[in-house]
Order: sequence, then C-alpha cells, then structure tokens
Amino acid sequence: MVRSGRPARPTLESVAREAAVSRQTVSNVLNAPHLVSDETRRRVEAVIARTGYRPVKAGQTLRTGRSYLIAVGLQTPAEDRGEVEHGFLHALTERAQLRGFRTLVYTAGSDDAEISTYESLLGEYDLDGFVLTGTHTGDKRTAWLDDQNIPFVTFGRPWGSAARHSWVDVDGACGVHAASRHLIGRGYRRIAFLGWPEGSGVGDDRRSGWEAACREADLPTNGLTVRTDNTLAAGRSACAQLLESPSPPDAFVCVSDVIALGAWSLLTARGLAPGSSMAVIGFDDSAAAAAAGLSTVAQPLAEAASACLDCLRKLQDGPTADADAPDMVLLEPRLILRDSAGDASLTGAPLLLALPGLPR
Amino acid sequence: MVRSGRPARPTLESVAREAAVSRQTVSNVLNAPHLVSDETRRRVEAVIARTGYRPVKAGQTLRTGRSYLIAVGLQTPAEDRGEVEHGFLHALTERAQLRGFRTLVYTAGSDDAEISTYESLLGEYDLDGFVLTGTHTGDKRTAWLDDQNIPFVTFGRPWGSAARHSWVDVDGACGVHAASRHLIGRGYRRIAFLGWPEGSGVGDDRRSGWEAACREADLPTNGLTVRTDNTLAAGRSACAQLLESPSPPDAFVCVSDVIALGAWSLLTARGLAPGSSMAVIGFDDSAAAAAAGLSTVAQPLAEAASACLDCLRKLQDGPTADADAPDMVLLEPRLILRDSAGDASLTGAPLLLALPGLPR
DNA sequence: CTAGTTAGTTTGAACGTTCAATACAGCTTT
DNA sequence: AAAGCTGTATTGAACGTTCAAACTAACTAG
Repeated sequence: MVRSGRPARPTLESVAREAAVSRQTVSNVLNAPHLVSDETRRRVEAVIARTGYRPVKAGQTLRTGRSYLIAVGLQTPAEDRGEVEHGFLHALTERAQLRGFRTLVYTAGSDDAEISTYESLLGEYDLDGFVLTGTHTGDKRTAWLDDQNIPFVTFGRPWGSAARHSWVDVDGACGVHAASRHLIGRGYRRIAFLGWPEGSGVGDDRRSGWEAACREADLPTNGLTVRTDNTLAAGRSACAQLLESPSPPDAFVCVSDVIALGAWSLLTARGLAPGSSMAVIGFDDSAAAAAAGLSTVAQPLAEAASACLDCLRKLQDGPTADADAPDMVLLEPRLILRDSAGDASLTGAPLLLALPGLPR
Repeated sequence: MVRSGRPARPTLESVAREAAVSRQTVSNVLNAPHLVSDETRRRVEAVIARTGYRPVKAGQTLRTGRSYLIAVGLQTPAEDRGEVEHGFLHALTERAQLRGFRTLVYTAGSDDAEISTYESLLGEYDLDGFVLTGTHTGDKRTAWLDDQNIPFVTFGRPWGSAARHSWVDVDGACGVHAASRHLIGRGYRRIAFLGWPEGSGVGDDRRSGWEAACREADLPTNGLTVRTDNTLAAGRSACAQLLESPSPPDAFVCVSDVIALGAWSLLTARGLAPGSSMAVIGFDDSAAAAAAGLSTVAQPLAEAASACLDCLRKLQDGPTADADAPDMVLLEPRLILRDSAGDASLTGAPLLLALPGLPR
C-alpha cells in the first residue's frame, strides 16, 4: 500500500546479490559482525549504505517473536487534560526510539477492557512489553500480566499488593514532605492537606509526606485535612470547609494542582492573598500551575521513562533466574517555588501575576 | 519473548487441523466468508472462538504489505504541555482501534529529523499511513510524503502551499469570529487581538476572524493588535503595550489560552477585573483556562480524529483515480463562555473564581 | 600425515499469513 | 455426452528474516 510505483525496497537477498555474498552474511553484518571478516563486512556495509537497506520488522518478528514494540495505555483525559501522562509518553517515546524500540499506544476505559486489549495486542503483535500508568489498589491488570508472565513495568507502585513486578514511581511523600517543610520554614504553623478520597494509593502516599513533616516539626494535623475529588470545585469547597473551623489553617499543601487551584481561587475570592497571609502548594507542575504562579511539585518524567525502559530491557534480556527480584525504582520529585509559597519577595502578588518560567 | 512457558498460540494451521479443514479455509472464514459454506464456517468459527485464535500481524504484514498501523508524531511539549495534542491523540487512538488500526507514536525535533524518522519507519514497518500535526508554512514533511506517494493526512491545513494532500482542520477564523462577535454583543467596542508572530498560518487565520468581526460591526482594528510569542510573559507585555496607547482596548481576543492568561494576569494586576470593565477570550480550552475561568474556543478533537481516519481510509481503499482530489475538512470550533467574557451575572468575579465545568 | 580446531561463509528450513492456481463435485447448457 | 459453469475446498509458493546445520579452507596438534 505504502510503496506504490517506486523502486522495490532492498531486501537481504538483493543486498547480498550486490555484495556478492549470501543472505546470512548480510544478516550477520548487522546482527553479529564479529562473525564476518573485515574485508567482507566493509563491502556489505557499503552496499547497505548505498541502497538504504533496513531490515523489515515483519520478517524479523515472524522469525524471532520479537517486535521491538512496546505498548503504552492512554488514560481517559480528566480535569488535568492528561498533562503528566503526555509528558511521560513523550519522554518514553523519545528514549525508546534511541534504543531501537517503537511505542504503540492504546486506550481502554476500565481494567477489564484493558485486559482484553492486552489479549488482542498480544495475539496480533509480538509485543516486547507493556508500560502501564495509573496503577491503583486492586489493579486487575498487573495481576493478569503477572499471571501470563508477560514483561511489563508500571509507572506507579503496586498499591496494596506485594510487588511481584517491576515498577518505577515518583516519591510523592518525599515531594509533599519537601513542600510542607518549605512552608514550615517560611513560618506557617497550621498546615492543611487537601487530599483525594480514601483508597487512592497515590493520594495516601502524598498525604503521608505532609503528616511526617508536621510531626517532625511538632505541628498539629488534627482537623487539618480533607479528602475530596480531583476537581476545582471540590478543592474550593474543601478549602472553605477548613477555613470555617475554629482554628483554620494558614497554609495548604495539596495532592494535586487541580485541587490547589481550587483552594487558591477561594482564598483569592476571600481576599486572603496567597503568598502573604496564606500559602498554597500543589502537585504535578501543570500548565495551569505555571500560569497561576502556583508553587508545585514536579515529577521527573524523563528519568521515569528511562527507568521504565531499563526495567523492560532487564526483563527481556535476562529471564535467567526464574524468580528474579523485580526492580523497584523510586525517584525524587522537585519542588518548584513560585509566588504562592510565602516568598517575601512576591508577597501579595495577585493571582496569575507570576512570571512564567519554571523554577525559582 | 512474550509467550514463555505457555501453551503454544494457535495458528491457522492448528485451527485448521482441529476443524478438519485446510489453512486457507480458515483464512477465508475470517477474510472472505462468502467463499465458505455455512456448515463449514460455523465449525471453524467454533474452533476459533474456543482457542482464542487471532491472526498474527507479522504474518499478514509480511504477505500483504499492510500493517494496520498508523503513525503519529508527538511535538515537543511547549508552554501548553501539549494538551490539545494529547486530546487529539487519545481520540485518534480510540477511534483507530475501533476500525482495527493501532497507533504508533514517534517524536522528532525538526522537519528534517522527522523526515528521516519517516524513512526508518517506512523501511522497518509497512505503515498504513501517517497523521501529522503542527503543519506550518514551508512544511518540508508534507512535500516529502507527497513526493514519495505515501498515504497521509494532516491535522492542520497546508499553510502557504497548494493542497496536494488531504487535511482536516479546525476553523480558527470562525472560532475567533464567534468570540469577537460575542464580545461585541456584550457591548465592548474596542476589541484587541493578541496574536502570534508573522508567518504562522494558524495565527493569521485566527486573526482574520477578529478582523472580519470588527469590520462587520464597523469597529476599529487599527492599533489594536500585537504579535507576540506564545508565552505568558509575552501575553502580559503585549497587553501592557496596548493599554498604554491613547485609546486603549476594552476587550482582548487572543490567539491562544497561554497569551490570554498572560493578558488576564496583567489586567488583574492593574485592578481591571476581567469580566466587568475588561474582557478576555482565549483559544484551545486548556486546563489552565478552565481553572482560571477564562472563556475560550474549544477544538472538536474527536471529530477531527474521525475525519483524519476517514481520509486515510479513502487513500488506502481507493487509489483508483490517480489524480484523486484530496479531502479537505474544516470543522467548526465551539465557544466556551466562562466569566472572563463580560457576562453580567459574573461581573467583577475575581480570577479563578469561576466554577469549573465546561460550557455555560 | 591424519585428525581436530577455528574462522568465515553458505544453505535449507521455518516463522504465519495470503495469493494464485488447481481440483473436484454438482449443475446447466449445447 | 461433451463442454462449460459455479460453489467449495485444497495445495504450493511467496513475503523477509533468522536459526541450525553444513561446508570449506587454513591452520594446529598429535
């Protein structure tokens, strides 16, 4: 379909003919050069370069069962428009490309739908592995893949269950801990946490960073936290709820930028300019956070992507030891300070006044 | 690699044996059922269902030269974190899946790099087609693909050159026109346009919608427009520049949400609450716009994705007429009104005060 | 001088699919 | 009765690659 009316694409056979060697020798030049004499190798390489020969993946796949294809699922974009996911996907694709792998994407609504997608993909393509995002407690997908003995990594820890598989994750607790400590250092004493509903591993992990920081500084946590949905409106009302308590918080650390922006909007509405009397810090370094001048915690997506690929490679190259211990990689996020975090220099700056540009 | 220590996957051969027919008959049941008697067909279908047989793509591809794979390029995420691109990719993947196609993504920095990626991809996989985004004037990619006679669609018009290829785009002029008319209807009389630097097809197209709307309403445009980069900071200073003129604007229509938010931040800083004395409308329906309560123009990404797939299908199925006229699809965007657009009900509402939730 | 090793190369087969050609039975037409 | 359809089914070949085995020549060891 794709190559209509153009010179036939070169194959091993045609290259071999031109270089006056056999098919297999050409193949060896590419896959096992040490088996070929220098003299021959050079001759073959010249022909390859001249004709622009590239091995056809379909042939390789058919013979070897490897496709050099990894599959990544796309979550249904929510309130945050999939910004983190997109950054991760971009990084992953870029790095996979450098290692000779291509990235196949698929969508799936539920765990079950996703599993049946796996079955299709595995039946049809000989995928070299999967990269999953959005792991959650009771994740059926990882259990299934584990059972089928299929190479995969998750970007996100196996919340709840014991880790039978390799994973890469960002240390949310650490990030929130750093954010909380920053606020404490700025003099805030009643630091609240706006989190997600019970049962979210990610949310609970992030919350724990806040708890630890408060405990370490002998600050209260009681009555200073609310669990709420990941929407602006929910963030606003969670914030409002805490403000009505007898001794309200003076700073908010949030599980996400979306909720943080909700809180911030409420504070602004009440004239409590964030940055002076009140501080807010979010999580995920969304475009909206940058636009609003909201301090936040950024995930190291590029490193996460590389780490995922390392894990996959390990799974593919060395299934030697059957009970190989899975890799577990935890990366540190980075605190990005903008004018919402009590920086004196920017005190009282109105919302969205911050210059863009990320750090500092 | 993927199927270690599990029952051998079923093949045409094994299914044929079990159903007591030949390979080809099984193949026909799937690809040309009208050639098979009902009796036989049912028997074969039963075996297929029971064994979970799925044709292996590598075999099909090798034989037919079709891979059921379409390739999509990922742009390097910029200020906007690739939100529109991600929405489009998700929609495209979802719809491609329904039609039996999978989506392969790749990254590329420049036109030239992208072209050499095409060469790799085409050499290695038998791609069924490409979907390009981010078309621009003097796009080398489309010229190359056209020359090579490779099926592709662009999401974005072929700015500058005549359309030799099929494309799908969103009518930016129409969207900005609607935004401008809305403001005019609200009583604003000096409507400014903050656009991108010269040479951007997308930017100039959007600008033309503003010009037309102003002309139709006998409103001035002279001295009411600035060209600037797609950053918050640039948006702010562009806005500042216009405010300093002898007769400053009373509303801003912007080529992008990023610039609109920049403008808005400046207005807020000067106490010119958008929504009352001043209005601002952006473009792209980013998460930040939703968070800030910024009115904006949303692109119909799902329809765009479907349209792209329709074009590709046409290119693949019917290369009958050699000089087939390319498809050109222009979709209407949707104006999303929030409290930045002079709605009386929300007048004076501080920034970020808007409830989320999209339209209305 | 024979047997054994090594480096370099070739050959046949196989991966799973579909195309093209062929076979055969049961009809209809001449 | 021969010839020609039509509907159904099978067979051999081919797509481009790599694996496994075989081959050759040159050199080494006994």
